[in-house]
Amino acid sequence: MSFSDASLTALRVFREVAERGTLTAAATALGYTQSAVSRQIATLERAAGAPLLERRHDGVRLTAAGRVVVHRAATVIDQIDATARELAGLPDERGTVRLGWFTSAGTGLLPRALAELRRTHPAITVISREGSTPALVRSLRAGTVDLALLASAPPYRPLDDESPPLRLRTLAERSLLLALPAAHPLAAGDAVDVDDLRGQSWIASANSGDDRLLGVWPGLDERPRIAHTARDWLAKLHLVAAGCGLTTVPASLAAVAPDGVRVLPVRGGPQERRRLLLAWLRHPLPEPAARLADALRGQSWIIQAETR
Amino acid sequence: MSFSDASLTALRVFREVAERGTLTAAATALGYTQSAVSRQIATLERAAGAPLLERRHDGVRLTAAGRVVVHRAATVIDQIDATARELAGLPDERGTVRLGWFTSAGTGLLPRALAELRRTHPAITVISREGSTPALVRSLRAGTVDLALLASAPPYRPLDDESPPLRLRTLAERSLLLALPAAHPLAAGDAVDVDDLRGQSWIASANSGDDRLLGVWPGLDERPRIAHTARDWLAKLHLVAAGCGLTTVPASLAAVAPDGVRVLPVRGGPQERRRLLLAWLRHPLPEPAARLADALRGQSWIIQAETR
DNA sequence: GAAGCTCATGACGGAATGGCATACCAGGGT
DNA sequence: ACCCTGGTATGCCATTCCGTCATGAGCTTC
Repeated sequence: MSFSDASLTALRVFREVAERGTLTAAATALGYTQSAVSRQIATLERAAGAPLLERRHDGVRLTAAGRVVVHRAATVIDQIDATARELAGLPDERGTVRLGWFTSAGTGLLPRALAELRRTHPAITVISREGSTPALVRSLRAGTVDLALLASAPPYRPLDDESPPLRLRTLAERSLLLALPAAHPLAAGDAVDVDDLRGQSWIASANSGDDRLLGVWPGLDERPRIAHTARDWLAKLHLVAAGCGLTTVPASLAAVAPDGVRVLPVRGGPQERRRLLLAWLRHPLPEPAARLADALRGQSWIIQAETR
Repeated sequence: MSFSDASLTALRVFREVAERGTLTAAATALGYTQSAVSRQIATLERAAGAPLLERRHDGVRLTAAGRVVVHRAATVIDQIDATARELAGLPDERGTVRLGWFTSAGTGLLPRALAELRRTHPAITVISREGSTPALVRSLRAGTVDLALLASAPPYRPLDDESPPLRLRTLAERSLLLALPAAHPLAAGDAVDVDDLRGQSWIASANSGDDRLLGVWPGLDERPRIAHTARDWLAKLHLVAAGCGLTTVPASLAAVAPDGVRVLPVRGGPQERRRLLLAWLRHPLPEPAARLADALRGQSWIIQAETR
C-alpha cells in the first residue's frame, strides 16, 4: 500500500474537504454522504501512510502531510480538468483568473476593478466567487482560487499559520463606519460619540463561521441587543432605514446607502480600522492574475482616497 | 461521462501502452492480462470522448488526442509518485536524470560519460536503461526518460512525426565497421573491399522491432546467409573469433574486440555512416539532464577523434 | 491454409465503493 | 443534570467496477 494506490476520487474528495474544513460540508458539496467522505479520507490516509487530517470537534485541519497532499492533489486535478477541456476543444484557461472575495467588496471595488480590467485587458476572463475569509484562505490553499480579496480587522493576525505562507498585500486601510436611521437622534451631527452607542438595538450579520459577531460596534457591551439578523447588505440597510436598529458598515458601502440611512464615523474608543488585503499563494503570480491584482490595486487607491 | 471521470489506473495503463506500442506488451509489463488493458483503454477512450489509439495489425499508435492525453498523464503520474516519495521522506528527484541508451553505447560512451559526470557533479544521480530506438522514442514521449542516446542510419529519417517534435543533437558521426576472424583470408589487409563481402556467412542481431536486419553489411544480397543470431555483442564477437562468420560493428566497439577478431573499414559501396544522437523532449532541459548531456557530448568528441 | 501475431468482447467472481443507520464525542443552552 | 446540535467513525448491505478466462475476428507470414 503506497500513495501511488490513491484514487483520483479520493484526491478530489480530499481537496474538497481541505477547502470546506469539515467532512460534512465537503460531502454535501459533492453530493455524497458524510460516511462516504469519511471512508475516502480513511483509505487515502492508509495509502499515504500518515494521517492527513487532524480531527477536531469543529471539523478537521490539515496535518503537515495533508498540506503536502492537498498541494499535489490540486495540480493533479487541474491537469485532468485541463485535459478534459483540451479534448473538448475548449480554449485553455491560461487567460483566466479565479478570484475569491469577501462580501462587501461586491458593491464597489470588485465591479469597478473588473470594468477597468475588461477595458484594459479584454482577453482576460475572471471567474469570481464570494466567500468568508477562512473559506477563501482554504480555497487558496486548495488551489481553487488564484487570488483572494480579504478583509482583516485588528490585531491583524496572520490568516493561517501553514506553510508556505500566503503572500499578502494591503490594498487599503479604512475606518469602520456606523449606519443609522436618518431620523435617529444620533444622526443629527457629523459623527457619533462611541459612548452613545451603549444599549442601542443592532442589526447583526448571521455569524458565518468563527468570525466574531458582525454588525455590532465592537467592544461595547458584553451582550448587545440584537434586534435583527440578516446576511444581505441591502436587507440590513433597509432595516436600518426602517428604524429597526443600527449596524456597522465598511466605508465602501457609504456611497450606496439608500435614502433614510445616514452613514457616520464614530468618535472615541479604539480606532476601528479595517484592512483590505490581496492574498495569493502561487509565485510568481500568473500573468492574468497579476493584471487583475493591478486593477484591484488601482481601484483601491481611488476608494482609499474617497473615504480615507 | 467526461475525461474527469478517468481513473489513475487507466492513465497508468495508457502511459504503459504508449510506451510499449502494443496492448499485449503493456499488459505483461504491468502484470495484467491483455484483455484488462484493452478494457482500460476502452473506458479511457469513452471518458475522453475520442479514440486515443489507432489500431494497427502490429500494435497501436497514438492519435492526436492520444498525444494530448499521454503528455498530461505523464505529469499526473509523476506528481503522484513525487507525492509518494515526499510522504515517505525520500529526497525528491530533482537531482536525478533518467537516460535511455541504445545497446552499443553501453561499452564505451556511456560508462565514460557517467564516470566523468560523477567526478564533476557527484550530486547528480543517473538512472539509465537500455532500449531500442523506437522504444526509447516512445519513452521520451511518455515522459519516462528525460534524455535518450540513439543511433541513426542514413537516410536519417526523423525519429517520429509527432508533435511537438523531438529535440535532437548529433554527438558524433562515424563509419560502420566490419568484424571478421583474424584467420579469415580478407583479414590480411588494412581494409576490406565491399565486393568481397557477397556470399559470406553473417552473424546477425535478433531483429528487435521493425529495425532492418542488423549485423549484415547493408545493400549486398537480397537474402544474406545468416549463420547465427545473437543479441549480445560479446557473444557475437566471440562467434566471429571462432570463425563462425562476419558481422558489422559500430566504431565504438573496435577498441574492445577480443583476440582473434579484426575490425576493419570497408572500401567501396555507399558510405555507411552512423550518427550518434541525443534526443529529448522537455524544454528547457532540467539542470541535471543538461549536465549529463554535456558529459556525453564531451566523451563523444574523444570517441569521434579516436575513430573518425 | 495454418500459424502467429494483434485487439475486442461475453461471462463471471471478488473487491471496492457509496448509502443507511447508528454510535460516539464535545460544547452550549436550558 | 439534561438534551440538542454540531462534528466524525463504523457495521452492514446493495451495487458497481475491474480484473480473469475463454473465445472470436482481422491481418501477415510462411
